[in-house]
Amino acid sequence: MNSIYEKIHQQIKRVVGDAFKACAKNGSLPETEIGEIPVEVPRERGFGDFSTTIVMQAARQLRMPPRKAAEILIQAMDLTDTYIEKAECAGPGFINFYLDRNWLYDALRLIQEKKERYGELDMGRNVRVNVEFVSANPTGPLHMGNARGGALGDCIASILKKAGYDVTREFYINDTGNQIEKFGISLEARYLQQLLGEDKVPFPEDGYHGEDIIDHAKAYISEYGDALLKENPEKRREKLVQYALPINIERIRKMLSSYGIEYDVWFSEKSLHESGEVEETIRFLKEHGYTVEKDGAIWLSGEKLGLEKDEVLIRNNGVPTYLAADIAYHRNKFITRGFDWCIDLWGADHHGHVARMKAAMSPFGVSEDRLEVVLFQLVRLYRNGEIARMSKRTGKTISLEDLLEEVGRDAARFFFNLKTSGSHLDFDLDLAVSQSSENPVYYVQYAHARICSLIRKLREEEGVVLKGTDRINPELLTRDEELALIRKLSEYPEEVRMAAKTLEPSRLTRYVMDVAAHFHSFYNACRVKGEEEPLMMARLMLVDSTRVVINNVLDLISIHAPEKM
RNA sequence: GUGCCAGUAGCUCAGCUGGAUAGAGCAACGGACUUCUAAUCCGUCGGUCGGGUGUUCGAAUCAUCUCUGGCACGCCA
Repeated sequence: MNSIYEKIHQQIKRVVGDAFKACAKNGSLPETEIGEIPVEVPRERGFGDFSTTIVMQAARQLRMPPRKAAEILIQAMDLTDTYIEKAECAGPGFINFYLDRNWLYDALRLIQEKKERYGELDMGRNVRVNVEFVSANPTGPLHMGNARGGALGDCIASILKKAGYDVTREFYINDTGNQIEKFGISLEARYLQQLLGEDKVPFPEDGYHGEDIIDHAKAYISEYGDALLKENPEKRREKLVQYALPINIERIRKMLSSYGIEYDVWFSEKSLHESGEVEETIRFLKEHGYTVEKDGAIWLSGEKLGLEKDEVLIRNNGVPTYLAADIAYHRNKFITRGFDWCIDLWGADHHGHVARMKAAMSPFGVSEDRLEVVLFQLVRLYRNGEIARMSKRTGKTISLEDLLEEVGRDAARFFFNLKTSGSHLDFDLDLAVSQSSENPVYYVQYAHARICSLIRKLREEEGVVLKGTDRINPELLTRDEELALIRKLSEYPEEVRMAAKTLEPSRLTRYVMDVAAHFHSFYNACRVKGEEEPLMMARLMLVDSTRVVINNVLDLISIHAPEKM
């Protein structure tokens, strides 16, 4: 068992299901086809620990008022061998379940038993899932969009892994096509400017204007001199790209690594062209009638795939579009490599691409639900209460590097996972560095440090260490603050399940803030050190369990859990 | 013009496969350190869920209309 919730849900479903059967048998309720029995946690504590709305949902089939059906059902319930102490009908027809406290004490024992594995689930059943994220153009530094996508994608991957999926993290390298072309032209212009004088060579208006391009040109010259002056332009650009591209990719890899992200696969777009997979993919689409030809180009048929319009796959100059390569890429993921499920993280400005991409998979027998696109809204940075666009230090657009330098990896990752991906994110730079209670990162980390300090002090000053679970009486924990904290800790596996289901890591950052809050309340209300041994030990068990949970969540989202602050 | 996303407390946001009296943090105000970390806690204040209509036992949640903001509609990626 991984979750006490799972166990309780099973108990309630069994009890309710059996009661329905018994009532149908003795005729007190009509025989009905009841579906999944919903189990929820009531909003108000006074309504018990768990509840179900099943009779309200089945009211029509039961042909009687929900409250009446609920009463009959409750009479027929057999509560032996469950945590359920009593069931009551309330409100318009809720059935509320009141549990005996043993479920909370068992939850605590479960945490101690599982420790760092507490929260692991098997809902993924080893389904192979590919999570592709960031995939930034390797033509320049990483920006805020990449930063949010990176934090989100990495955490989604971690959550799915925790939930039992077989996860591959992947970076798609756009190492060919128009952007690379432009990269080459920009490098060439800077190269020539360095050697011939800036005013002698015009810089293309739509080129990459960043300093890094000039740095590449300078570095190339100091290493290889001016030999490319005599080379023909095409060859010259190729050489420069060959030089600068691997450097940029390596920089991206290092940057993301220092951000806490390690990929399993770096997949080259160029390789899709070289292996003939792009060509093969288009041929397949053509042969199966998914393309049309017009204006000298080959188009993906919108009509055939239920899309608004046709999309160019091969331009009239014979060069495949990004879409063509992207279709080949996803075909490679699903067909060649056999992933069951693919998750792409895109900035919200790419939303128009979603329907196309999903539809384009159907000719290959890949159903739409196997491709999940998580769109995230863009980020606005705030400093001094105003929108910040420029880096303090360089005066240029703020890069991921600048952000990590200013606020650090922990704050960056935490803040980017604070809001649901679909909502706009205002990133307050001042708040992220402030060491105060308003800063949620510090709030959570402080709770962890406080716990570690408490445990350390007990050990060093009193020689007290946590005993084995079988020698502790968690039943001594009866105060509201203690029970509320245990209840919160017991929710963790359920939070992982929901985060995996909704692909929303923000659930976990909010959850861990909640855990910290409950701990701080407990800490202010109860003492550990100085209490009678049995109670002290029970509380130590609770405190250590809190440490385990906070540590597990922070570890899951790759944020440092300090032992001292 | 068409489509997608968003609109919930002064601010930033949860809640959205319909459920009980709509939540949290911050801000504001009032309290709590001779004690295991006050980077903390406790309390008070705060709402026409953008607006209208509909669906039904019940709507922040679903449908529809409308207003506002962001984005997308390239032989760009």
